[in-house]
Order: sequence, then structure tokens, then C-alpha cells
Amino acid sequence: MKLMVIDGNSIINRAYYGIRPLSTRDGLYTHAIYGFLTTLQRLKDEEKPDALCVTFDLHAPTFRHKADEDYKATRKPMPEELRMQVPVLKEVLDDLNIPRYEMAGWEADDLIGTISRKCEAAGWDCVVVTGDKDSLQLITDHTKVKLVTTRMGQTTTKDMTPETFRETYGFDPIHMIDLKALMGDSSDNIPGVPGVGEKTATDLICKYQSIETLYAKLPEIDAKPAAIRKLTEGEESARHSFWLATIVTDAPLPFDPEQNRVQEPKPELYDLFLRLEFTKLIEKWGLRPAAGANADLGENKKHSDNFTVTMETIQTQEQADKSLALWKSADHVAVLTLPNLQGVAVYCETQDETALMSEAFFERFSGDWDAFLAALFSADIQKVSHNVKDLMRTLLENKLPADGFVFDTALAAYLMDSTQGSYELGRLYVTYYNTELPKPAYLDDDAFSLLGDTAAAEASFASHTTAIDGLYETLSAKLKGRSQWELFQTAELPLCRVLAEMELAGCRVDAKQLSAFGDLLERRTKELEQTIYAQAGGAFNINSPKQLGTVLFDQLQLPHGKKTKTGWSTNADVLESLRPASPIVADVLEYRQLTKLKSTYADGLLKAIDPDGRIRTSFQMTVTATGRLSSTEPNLQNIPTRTDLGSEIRKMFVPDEGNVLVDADYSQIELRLLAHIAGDTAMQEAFLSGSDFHTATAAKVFGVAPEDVSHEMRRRAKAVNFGIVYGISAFSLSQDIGVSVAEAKEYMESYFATFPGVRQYMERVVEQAKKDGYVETMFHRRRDLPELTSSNHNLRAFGERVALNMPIQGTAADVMKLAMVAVWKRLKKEGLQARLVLQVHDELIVECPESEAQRAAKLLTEEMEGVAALSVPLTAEAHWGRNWLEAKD
DNA sequence: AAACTCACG
DNA sequence: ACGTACGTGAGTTTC
Repeated sequence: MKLMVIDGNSIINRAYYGIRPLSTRDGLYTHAIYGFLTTLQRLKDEEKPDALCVTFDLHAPTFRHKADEDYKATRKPMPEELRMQVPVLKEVLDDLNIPRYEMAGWEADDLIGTISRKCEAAGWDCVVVTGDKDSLQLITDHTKVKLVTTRMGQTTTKDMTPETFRETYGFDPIHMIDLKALMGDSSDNIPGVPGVGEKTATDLICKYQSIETLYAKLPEIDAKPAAIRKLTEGEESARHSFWLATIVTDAPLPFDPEQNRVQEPKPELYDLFLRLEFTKLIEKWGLRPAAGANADLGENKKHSDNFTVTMETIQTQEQADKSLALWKSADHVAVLTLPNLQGVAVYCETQDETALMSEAFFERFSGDWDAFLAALFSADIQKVSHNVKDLMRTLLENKLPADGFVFDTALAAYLMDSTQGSYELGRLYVTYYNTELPKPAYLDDDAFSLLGDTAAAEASFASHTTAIDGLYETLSAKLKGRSQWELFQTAELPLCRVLAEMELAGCRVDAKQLSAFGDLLERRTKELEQTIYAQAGGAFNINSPKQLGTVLFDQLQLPHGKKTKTGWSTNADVLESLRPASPIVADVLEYRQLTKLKSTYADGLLKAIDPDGRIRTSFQMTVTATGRLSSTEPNLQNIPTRTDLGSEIRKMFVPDEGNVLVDADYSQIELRLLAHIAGDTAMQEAFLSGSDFHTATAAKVFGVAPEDVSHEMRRRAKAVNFGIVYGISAFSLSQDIGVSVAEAKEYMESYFATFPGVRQYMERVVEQAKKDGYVETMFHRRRDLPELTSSNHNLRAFGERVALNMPIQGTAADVMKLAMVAVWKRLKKEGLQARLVLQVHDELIVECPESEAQRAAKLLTEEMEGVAALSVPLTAEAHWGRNWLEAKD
């Protein structure tokens, strides 16, 4: 039989610092609890204990068995965001039916010690889970310690048994106490012997096992005279420390392992998890609502627990016509569709029911399906849906209208919190109403699998549609309250149509050229491979960082730089610095470049070409935390351009016969926005003067005339400019431009002296963000920053950098979105054949007949420059050509 | 699934 | 004392 006892304080602490903050919408932080639970699950899977319990420290002000003056005084107080999670975690453990032990005056360590001994006495094995190395003294043949460590947000455990302990430390576990007695432990306020550190102490314990033996033999031991003197003087302290370091194993704790057998959770756990918004865990652990539970949580009665939806299946043309007429007169309807438009559900408040219609699904619709869809998706009916862009693309693919959309619940939820990650309808429902929706059975790609349970599919389909209607009301009110309605109306929502058309249009790619280029890369790769093997003295997988590391650092003995979690880094930065050390390095770098081009771009893009020769990406509207778009399957926003060989790929992006690609990009939009937002007049003047901005910066920062700015000066000034936008640190800047940290610091000082408004802005924005808990763009796009209140230094520093960067990057994203909508409208209005095909953050690409090129270019720059009036010129440049590379200039 | 690397703005 | 720039997506290897 095996019992696992968990040091609750230790594990929740690690979880707290190891995971980025999560909180429920009413402000309860939950990440430490979440982390605790995932760790718990892992430990259970790993150990499969028969019994399980958790201990906690109880910091009662009364009696302390180790009544030292300021015991634990050096330990920092628990941060508030963690403290608030502890009682909730205890609640969770209670609902999980996991016993917890805490006793006033006793530390968790002492309880754990006692529990482990009582287990042994009862003939059980014991596993102690903690991050605290003090507990290692408890290790015996029947008690092992699972040491939990968190590095870079990754939690790993190490099993410490008598054997592994001896391997690591060189003495028996019980002498851990003696070690502590000598070296002390500042976090536990154990003084140890002054002047004796970890190394001396370890040596002594390895030799003499215990302080008893050590002091008995002190006169004759083999050590430096200084050490012997320190030991003599520190003897009393050592004995006192020994007592302090000894974990109590006989605390007056009634304990029987049998009483801690693993049990099923209580039904109440479900509601608790709902309150904590742990929907993922509910699903993963297969929790079900307690029978008869009443969740009195919805703000909106219709959307409270287990709401029932009234549904009607429309089958005849006559019924459809009647409904269509009603929907036209309604304020709005909520709509969802089945895959491939095989069915729709429409919720209309005036009907107070959800109409289900289907071409081939539930009850078959006997009327004209396409005509019905065309009527429903015309401008005559105002519709609310979820993921409108995708629906529009499907509609347009089917040559149906895609008009009259007035709201998108996914986009609205994204504006509410851009760091959520998932905007699935069921999740939103839990977030905003604390209520779960039925599983979305209707979303199954394999349509026929639904036939098995049509009723469930119908119910979930209908309830999701009804849910959209409720969320429309809730979210639109919230957006208005946050001044985000305009951003939603003018940028996000109209962009759906623009993007749907862009995705549908796609980009023509010359498959023949691309595959020829792939072959070229292949041949060159093969050659390099042989050269590298020859230099390495044998074949290995160059693509494996691990194997490459072995070759470079072990076999060839090249100096290693940074390390990663698993070994020495072999990234381009490191290899670049190793170039002079061996010719193999240059070959590896080239090999990397070639294989990247081959697999990601040559092969990757070839696979993505549709039969008509065009590549169709998906633009994601709800992914980035800053408001930018992203592009997937394939990603067309990271097509190479920085090297000559990489640029070859851009030549493969071509227009149709007789057409050209027009490429327009904003010139330094982020820095211009910084000049405007920060209100730095010196920076504004630099832009108004119209000269090259990085050169102008260099001239000012280095105090020379603009014509005397060298290449290197401009390069460094440029790096500082970028660094500022990212929330710079002197260290990173020095890394980036390859100068000393001191020198980088000087540049920054001189930069801030040149542009004092920028420094003021940086201070202002962070201060404001700490006050508000979020930052926002000029157009009120918002990003929550719970990191700023973290007690974790790194996390907080990250939050501060984000606070600096997001308003800049985010405003640039807003500007571009507005420009895209403006360009799209103007192209429509002027009746050009030109159509938008790509967006790459600050760049727009249009395909049009050669005859339209001039007009399209002019139109693009006008609209792009016209969307915002700033204190500096907002400029865009356009060029065109017979491929993407040519069109860049 | 996670880690590493690298392509882009 | 610590760790080190913002935002993405994809291919490959390894566990």
C-alpha cells in the first residue's frame, strides 16, 4: 500500500510562480489552484497511490513549538494574489475528498514527517511530494521524496530514494540534518556555523557523517586551521541549528493511512469548477453537474442553467416564407450554420424559438434551399453570428450573398479580452453566464456521424444559436461601456467581409518555378550534408539540435554559449559567433537556411496550392494579444525577404496573366505612432523634416551631422529605435547590436536625452497601466495586464514591456484594419477589378489588371494615409510588378 | 506534446 | 539576485 502526502504550501507556491496569471471575470486569481490541480493529476498518474492527503502550514500567531524570537522572519510574506487562492484550494480539496492536515503551531514539514513515520509503522510506503529540500532527511527504505522543481514554467519531478540521495549527496539522507546544522539555511532562519558554506559542509559530512562524530574528532580532523577554528567557535550554533533543522516526526497528529484512501470527488466539485471557470478541467475529468443542482448565476434568466430551447423544424416553403417575413421585420436574428451549409438554425426573439432548417439533416426542407439561403443572407435580414468571417467565406464560395451581418460574438469577446486564446461559444457562455451549453454535436465534420443522435445535435445546435442572441445583448452593452463600439463597428466587423474575399481570392503561385527551386535546394543540401559529415567524422542528423550539439561541442570541442533547457543552444546567434572557430559552422548555418526554405516554403507552399494554382490562407482575427491579424494554413505573413536566397520565394508569388501585383506599405508606422502618442516634439520634427529617420536619430544620438552618420551608427540607432518600441533593456540592446551593456546604456541615455518625451511616455503608460490593469490603443483596443500586479519580478517586467509595446503595435494594427476597410470600399465604389489579396501587418497587396496599376497604387496610398490624422505624416508607398519581389519596389 | 529553431512585421 | 525586447506560425526532432 502506498500513501502520497503533498506539501500543499510548497506546491501551490510553485504553481503560483510558474504559471502566468489567470483570473475569473470577478477578479479571483486561479492560476495557482489550476497549476496545483494539474500537478496533482500528474502525480496521481505517475504514482498511482492508494491513499492521498495534503498538508498546509497554519500561521497561527499563538504557540510555536520552535519558539524562536523571529522564526521564519526572513521569509517573504505571501503575495495577496496567492493568499486569496489558498482558501479556495482547500475548498477544492474538500470537494475532491482529499484529506488535508494543518495544525496551529506546526509546520507542514513536521506534519509530513509525522505522517510518513505513521505510514511506515502501519506497514505502508510513503511518497512525500514537495519542493523543499529539507524533507530529504525523511527518506528511508519505505519513504521516498518526490522533489518538484519549476524551471521556465515547466514543472519536473525527481524521485529521491536512499540510493539516489546517496548518489547526489554522498551521504545518507538522515545526515541532511547535520549538513543543515553546519551550512545553515537562510530561508528557514537556521544560522549554521558562521563561515561554513555549502561546499565545506558537504565535504565534512561526507567524511564524518554526523556533527556528533565531527565534533568528537575535531582536534584531529583533516581541514584548514581556519575551518577548525570556525567549527570550534560555532559548536553551540551548530547544535542549536541541528535541533532547528530536525523535522518533527511525532507531532500529536491522529493519523491512519486507511482514512486517506483515494475517493471519487463530491458532486459539488462541478459547481466549484464552474465558478473558477475551469471548463477545461471539467471536460478533462468528465465532471457532471450535481443532480438537482441549481445554478442561480445567470445575469439573464433566459440564459441560466440548463435552459431549454424551444425549437421548430421548418420543412415547407410556406413555413419558410412566413419565417423570412418575420425575420425581416425583427430587429435581428441569431444564426448558425452546419458544415457546408447543410442546415441553419435561426433564433428570433419575436418568435421566441429557434427555427431549424436543413437540406439533408434533420427533417428535410422540401422547398428551394438555395433561394431560402439567399433570402436569409441578404441585406434584408439583420444577423448576429459567431465567427462571421468564416461564414461569409463559405457563403461567398457558394455564390450566395453575405450581407446584413450586424454582430459577431467571437469578435466581440476578443475585444473584451484579447488574451483569452479560445472564443468557442461554450466557453463564452461559461465566462459570461457561468452556465454550460450542451456539447456542440452539430459541429462534427463528419456529417453522417450525427445521424446516430439527431436529437442531441438538434438541441445543441439550437441552444448555441439561442446563446448567441443572449451574448449579443450582453457583449454589445459591455463594448459600449468600454468605448469599443466604434472600433467594433468600423474596423472589426466590416473587416470580416474584406478578409473573406481576400481568402477566397487567394494568391497565385508559380508551382513549376517553385518546385524547380525546391530541387535546387535539395541538390545543394545534399552536397552540404556530405561536407558536414566529413568534418564531423561521420553521419548524423544535422536537423537534430541534440545530435548537432554533440558533434559541435563534444566531438569538435567548440566553445559553447547559451544553454537551453535540454542542452547547449545551437541557434543561429550562437553559430554565428562560432563561425571563426571551425569551417563546419558556416556549412551548418547554410544547411539550416536551405532546409528551412525547402521544407517550410518550397514543399510547404507547394502542398498548399489549390487546383486553380492559387494559395488560400486563413486570416485569424481573434488570435493576437495586440490586435494584429495572423495567417495560417499556410502562413503567408512570413514569406522570406531578408536574404537573397529567401527572396527567390517571393518571385513565385505572381498575378494572373495580364495582371500585376501592387504592394503598398506604411513607412515606419510604429515609430511614427510612438512620436505621435508620446507627443515627443523632437521625434515629431525628425519625421516632419522628411529625412531618413534612423539616420536623423543617429545624428542626434551620436551628436554628429546627418551627413556624417556612418553605416554602423545608423544600424545602432535603428536597433535602439526598435528596442524602444519593444520595451527595451540595456542588456538586450547590447546583445542585439553587439556592444557592451555599458555602451548600450549610454546609447539609451543619449536617446532619452534626445527624445525626452519618449521617456516620459514610457513612465506614464506603465503607471497608468498599473492603475487600470490594462493598456489601450488610440482606438480603444484593450489588453488586460494582470502581470503588472504580480510579485514575480520577471512576470512584472514582462508586463511592463507589454504595456509599452501594445499601444504602439496595437494602434498600428487598428490603423491597418481601418485602411483595409477603406481600400475595400473604395475599390468597390470605383468599380475597379483590383482586389486585395494579402496583408502583412504594415503592407497590403492588391492584384489588378496592368491597366489599373497606377490607379490602384494611388488609391492604396491615399486610403492608407488617410485613416488617421497624426501629429506626424502617416506615409505609405506603393509599387507594382510581375511578382511580389518586384512589387516591393 | 513539448522543445527547438527560424521565417516574418 | 535575476533574466533579459514586442507580436506571430510551422517544420522537425524527441520524449
